Amino acid sequence: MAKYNHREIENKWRKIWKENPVNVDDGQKPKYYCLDMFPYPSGSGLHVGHWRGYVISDVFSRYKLLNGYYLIHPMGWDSFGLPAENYAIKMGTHPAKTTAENIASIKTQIHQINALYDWEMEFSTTDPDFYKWTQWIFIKMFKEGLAYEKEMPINWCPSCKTGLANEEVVNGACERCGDPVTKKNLKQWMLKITKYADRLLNDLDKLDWPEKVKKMQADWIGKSYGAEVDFLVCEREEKIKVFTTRPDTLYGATFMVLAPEHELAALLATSETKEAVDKYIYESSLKSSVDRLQDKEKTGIFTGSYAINPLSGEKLPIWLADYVLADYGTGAIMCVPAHDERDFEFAKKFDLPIVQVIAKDGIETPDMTEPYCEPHGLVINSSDWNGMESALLKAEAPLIIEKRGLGKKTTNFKLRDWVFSRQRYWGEPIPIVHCPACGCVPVPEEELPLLLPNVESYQPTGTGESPLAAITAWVNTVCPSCGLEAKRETNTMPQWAGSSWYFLRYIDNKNDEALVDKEKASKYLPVDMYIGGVEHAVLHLLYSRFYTKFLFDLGYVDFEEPFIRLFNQGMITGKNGVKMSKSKGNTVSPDDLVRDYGCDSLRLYELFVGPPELDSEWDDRGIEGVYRFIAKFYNLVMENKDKNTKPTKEMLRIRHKMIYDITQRLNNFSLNTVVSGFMEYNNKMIALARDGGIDKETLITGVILLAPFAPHLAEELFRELGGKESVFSCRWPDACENLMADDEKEVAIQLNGKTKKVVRMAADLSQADAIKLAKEELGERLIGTIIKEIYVPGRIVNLVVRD
RNA sequence: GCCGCAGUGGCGGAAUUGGUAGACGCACAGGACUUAAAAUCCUGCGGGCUCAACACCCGUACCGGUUCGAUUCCGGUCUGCGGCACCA
Repeated sequence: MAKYNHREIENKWRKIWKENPVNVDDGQKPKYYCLDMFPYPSGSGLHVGHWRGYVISDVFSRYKLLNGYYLIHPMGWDSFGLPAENYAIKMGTHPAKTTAENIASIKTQIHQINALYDWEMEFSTTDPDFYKWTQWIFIKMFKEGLAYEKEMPINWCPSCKTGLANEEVVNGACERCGDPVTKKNLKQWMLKITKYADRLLNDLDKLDWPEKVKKMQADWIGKSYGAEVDFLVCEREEKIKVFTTRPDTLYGATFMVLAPEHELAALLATSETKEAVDKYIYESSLKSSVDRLQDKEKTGIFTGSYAINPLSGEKLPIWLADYVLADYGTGAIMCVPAHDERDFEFAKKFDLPIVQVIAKDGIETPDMTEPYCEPHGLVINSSDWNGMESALLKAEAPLIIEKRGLGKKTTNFKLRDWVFSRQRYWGEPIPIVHCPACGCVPVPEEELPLLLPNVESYQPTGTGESPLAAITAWVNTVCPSCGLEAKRETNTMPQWAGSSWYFLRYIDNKNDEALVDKEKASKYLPVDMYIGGVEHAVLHLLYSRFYTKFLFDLGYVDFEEPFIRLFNQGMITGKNGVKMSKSKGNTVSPDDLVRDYGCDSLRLYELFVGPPELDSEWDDRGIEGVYRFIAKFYNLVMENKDKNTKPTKEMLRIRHKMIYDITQRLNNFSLNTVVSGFMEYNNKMIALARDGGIDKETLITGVILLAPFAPHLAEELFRELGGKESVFSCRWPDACENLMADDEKEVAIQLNGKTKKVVRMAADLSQADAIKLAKEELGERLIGTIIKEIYVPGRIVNLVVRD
């Protein structure tokens, strides 16, 4: 009999499927759009970690196919980005060339997985046909006032020599290279993502996403409720607005602090303090955000001016301190040292008064040695507010303040507008012309795409100008509006620009007239299942949601959320949980494993290593186990396919239980236990075959269930079992609960909750009979008086005994 | 500091709503087949006690609680990982 030969079987079906695709749109079937986060075509190729996500999505896709769906399962390339550009700087090779080569080699590797990708849908974000529409969206945003230019201090990565979005700064360092981020004053294109803050927050409820990711986005958006309160400056015209989430503590405000960048900061200095104040403002302007974060000790300086507490009328000294952030709230705060940790620390250091206004458990603390920050307790020292509950007052105070004309009820977000320009070469040119007469004028839509020109030097200038600025022939143009001489914008878009909407394009990737045909969009979109790593929780996934909402508002798509369901696969790591990377030399290439064990074995093993949502350490040795399973199953089918064994009750039971277990585990995304389940049922079937044979229908069922996981093997065996068409034209089998049920069950007999014996008994045995049986089984071991008898049919009998 | 997740054999990991802890696999050990090896098949495999078996005892990070019964629920502690980090 033929031995399992993975190479022969896999090559055979690879070829046949290519000629006879198994996933076709007949116009009748419902669609299912299952998408992988598209890869950046890096030069180091794929390792076994990359396989995991692709295998998970393909398994799920093929499962949907067997459930009667037409699958949309595309693949493309996120190919703008720094590595290709840095390589160009070093070697002088054009990034387009490097990118094309990398795509070709990664594609070869991806083909090894033999996932159901529809390569007709493929594109790269660097294709002019594609980035035409990336630019087009930018122009739409510009026209809607959502893209605007602003000069401000932005995050600057000195190593990448470009500005960064807030989302790209991780613990004060560049998300990409890890170098500390500094501030730089630059004129930048910004996207007004903050306009969508509320919707981005509220619509999280609609999504079938991991709670963790939703929470990360909610925290990033960071909505807080409170009041904006006006404080008048003594003997001057100015008002200082502050935002507070604790207006209930307003009577406890004993001083104020402004960020050094606040517009009034320098003005509030008196002739005596001016010199010191200017010095402080200058010094803090030199500090990087990292320095500012790392300063343990708070610094600050008194301006010499005072403000009036609008409720108590007390005079409050106004200070400057860099622990107050210029770009959150109003850049100024009222300080309640008794009930805020930072204010407390500051007050202690500079010897400012501390007034308690909330008494924990209603008891006033004589000398506060630490602040009390919980909004629960009795309001004290607060005139007409005395005696109220803090939590209630916290909710009501904004309205009271608003009624008295001292401020207004308001909310605040941590989310900032998106810094959208990059001072680098390898990105989409921002399609704007700067005209001395008309200002910023968008490139006319019919002139798109605005092609990225070739440059001589890819080297970023580091001065805040893009390498494009050096190409005068490209930069110098005429204003599309008035025809006067004008200059092109030379910054490019960030890498996130293309990935923020690419999922819309797959289904209509050759459309020249529109970003996506409206009819097709409403038929095939949005994405039903999105699979990728958790590292994009706030970057790509937040940007994509923003873009989709924007396109919805303009009527180009009819849904507001791009990804209905999200699954984050865990990372595959090397030994001891170390991330796989070329530099650490711990990557494992799938190529050798495919050669030695086959694609099907590697697919199964990728799932078997551990729960798909958790990180797993890779250990090559384990693949032997799944290979053995495949070979054994192959032998089982080949030996029994022609025997015409009549199904027994036991065979039916195993068949239906197998359907039930595999389906349920698959639906729960418990893919590692699906594989162990196959092994278990395979062992059972082998035992059955030995004890008199196994029926063909049970074997066919096993083959269909295995098809999403080991498609080549399943197809081969399905044909061997007499299948005329592809196994993927079958329907996923249904489990019949009646046939699954076992007449007899193994029941544990316990004495005081401890198992003493395991006995087979009828599943529907009555309580009285079960107890009687248990007593007989225990025999002499049963000493003392039975005070309680517990019987869970099919599971346990427990006799509780006391001496 | 705050929030979230996790901790089970030598290893990866299983255990519907609390109901036989350690499925499945790896590694290891013994055996069969073979001149031999590989492959394959069979057996064993948490710890203690025991020559051995039965029995018994301990055991899901640690301490305590609820329960007839806890890996699962509750309270506290420790450790590891992830997110946020002066957001007023």
